[in-house]
Amino acid sequence: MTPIRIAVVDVGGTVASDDDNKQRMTTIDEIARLAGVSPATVSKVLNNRPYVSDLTRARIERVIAETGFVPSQRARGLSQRRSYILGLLIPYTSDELFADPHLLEIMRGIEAETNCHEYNLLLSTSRAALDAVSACLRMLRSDVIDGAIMVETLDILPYTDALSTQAAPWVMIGYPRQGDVRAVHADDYGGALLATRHLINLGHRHIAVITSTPRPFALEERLRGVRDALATSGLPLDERLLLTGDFSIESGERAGAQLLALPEPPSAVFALNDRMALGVIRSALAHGKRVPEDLSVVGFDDIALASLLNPALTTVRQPGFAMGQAAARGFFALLDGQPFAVPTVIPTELIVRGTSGKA
Amino acid sequence: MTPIRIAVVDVGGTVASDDDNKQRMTTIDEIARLAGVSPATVSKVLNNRPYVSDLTRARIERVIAETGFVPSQRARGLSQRRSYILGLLIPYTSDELFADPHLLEIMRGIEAETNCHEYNLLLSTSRAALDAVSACLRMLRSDVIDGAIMVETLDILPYTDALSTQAAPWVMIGYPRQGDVRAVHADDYGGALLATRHLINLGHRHIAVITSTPRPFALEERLRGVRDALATSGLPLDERLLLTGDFSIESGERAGAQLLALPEPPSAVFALNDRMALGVIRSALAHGKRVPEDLSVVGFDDIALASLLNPALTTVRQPGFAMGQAAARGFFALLDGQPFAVPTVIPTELIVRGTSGKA
DNA sequence: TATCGCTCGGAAAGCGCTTGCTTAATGTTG
DNA sequence: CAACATTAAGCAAGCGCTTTCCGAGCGATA
Repeated sequence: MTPIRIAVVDVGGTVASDDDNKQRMTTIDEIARLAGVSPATVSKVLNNRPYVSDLTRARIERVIAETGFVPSQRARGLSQRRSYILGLLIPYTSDELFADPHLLEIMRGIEAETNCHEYNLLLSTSRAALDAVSACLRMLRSDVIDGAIMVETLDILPYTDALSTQAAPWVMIGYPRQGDVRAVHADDYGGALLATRHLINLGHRHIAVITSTPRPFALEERLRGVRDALATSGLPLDERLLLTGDFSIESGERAGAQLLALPEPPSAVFALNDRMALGVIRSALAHGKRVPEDLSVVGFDDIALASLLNPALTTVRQPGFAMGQAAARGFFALLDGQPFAVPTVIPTELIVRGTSGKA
Repeated sequence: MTPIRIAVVDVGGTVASDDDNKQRMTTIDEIARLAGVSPATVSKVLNNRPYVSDLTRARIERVIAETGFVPSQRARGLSQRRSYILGLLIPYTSDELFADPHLLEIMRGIEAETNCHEYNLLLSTSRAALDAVSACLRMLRSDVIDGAIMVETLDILPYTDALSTQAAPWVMIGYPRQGDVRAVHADDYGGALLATRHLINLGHRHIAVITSTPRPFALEERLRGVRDALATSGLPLDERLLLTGDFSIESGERAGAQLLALPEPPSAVFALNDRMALGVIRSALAHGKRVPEDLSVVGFDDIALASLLNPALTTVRQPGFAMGQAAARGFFALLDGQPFAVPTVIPTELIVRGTSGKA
């Protein structure tokens, strides 16, 4: 039964070879024919349903194995209303995503959990933040995915409503700023509290903070932690020592340079993410300052790089993997109609290394 | 026609609410009804086909906009035989993938290109390498994806045949060790040649090399480059200075320690990837050696971290982004029935920084 | 006026699976 | 032995789109 290759030459000049008719070689009907049963029975075998005799089942399974038949997910999805695909919505450009080790850790956690559930991960990034969310909405509506996990953005609020009207389950990684949104986030407040106290305990009184603008809610929480820790020690945050960056190393470098140029430079800097902390260290070194002797630096995230530097970075560990995993677990629970019973606040932890020292 | 919400309480105690019937709210038939036309006409509008009057088209478009209707990709895929999903097969565990900046760069390149083509990226990692490939085969057969890009592994050979029998296009990132496999890879040989010559020119005569085992073909090529460069200078590779790691920083550290314990330690080390090079540097520092004064170190890949260290790493830049992008471009060309006309060998480049110095 | 070529719109047959319902053949009970 | 339950298998109607084909309408051409 070797297929004969025929190249049909059209008058117009286009050539239609059998490359074009990408039809499935085997369908469930073909299997049914080969096994001498009806497609319905084959379907029962494929889905491990009862009411098929052992004999028939064995025969069908043999045919399936021999032909290497795999049922079409498209067709199956159409009648089962499931695609077995989980959408991962990252409302950043791919550049931003891949430059952010913390996001990648979250993604790793989700991917690991997805692997355990016979689900596939569809990655969706975007150019503009809003585009991504509406793209996700389109995906949900268009049945491409069975649900989504999305990373919180500043501009997500107008969309959470729309998302919530969808029947498909979805989970946010971030803060539930609204009603019944399922969300998982780190204990940003607690982490910042610990880090700030750490610096205070080391005798620092001039503590600079580098945040970002506009601030995602997580950074808002970290800043609140800083303020509370300082206030408890009677040290209000000096607003001149509150600078903003954009999460990148370069922005940390700029902020560092700015701080060192101050008439009364701080003795410690708490950068609200690790990459900016690295930038601060670079600028300090460039200005001939020693870390931590002349300047203590603390970061937030604990990216892999933090422990590789010399001296290694003191930072607040934010377990991205666990966050991603928890979000994915929650998602699958919702998908199975079960309650969203996962830890929604993931603890953070202060990791004291080499970049923080006595004032 | 408001649906009436009925909660049916089963004797068994389970509650079936209308949460369960996740049916689409809007279908093409609904739109057709609202616009007073047939579904066929709506389909023409959705697919931007001719033979619909401007008036009718406008009316249908208005209804679509008002209802926020998005056609079901499942159904569309079934009849169009397209899923608009590209499978990315990474035959590594997610741990390995996310620990490898070079792989992530490749992924970024693919993702960037995918975004330009209205395609979605389905990520597929695995536990065992072979599993991944057969999983990919299943995906192709099951119509989940329209084709795939996969990263070469050692064990891929037995599968390339199977993949090639599939009608769906696929592209490999790695070396085409066989017939008509479409592949994209870096100029590993040339890069290694340059790096080795660089060390020789600096006066090094005792050059150690850290490879991995088992060796992917790319590393085979790099090693060949090293051998040729050394041979040209009449310096055969001292096999005692050829160590193996597993790509990780830790393995580089172990290899470094081993080299430094040698009676005649090398004056330079060429690690065939950056992470192992970083490990060598760490172990050198731990042994009280200075880099590059006491030991020159050169890596391969040019991961982001390489330029951040102090001193920054001398390395061979392997443009992962460009490789991923080229592979994806080739893939889309094949998908459109066009020839695979992309550069298949991506040039590498020696980046001289601070970790290599005079012998 | 008869013929042609074109546009516009719809009927209906898929795409490849699942599933509710039906029927026939068993086994089980009083 | 009649009445019933249970198993085994199949028919056929979907799932929500696309697409081929067909016919109606209409102006242009002969």
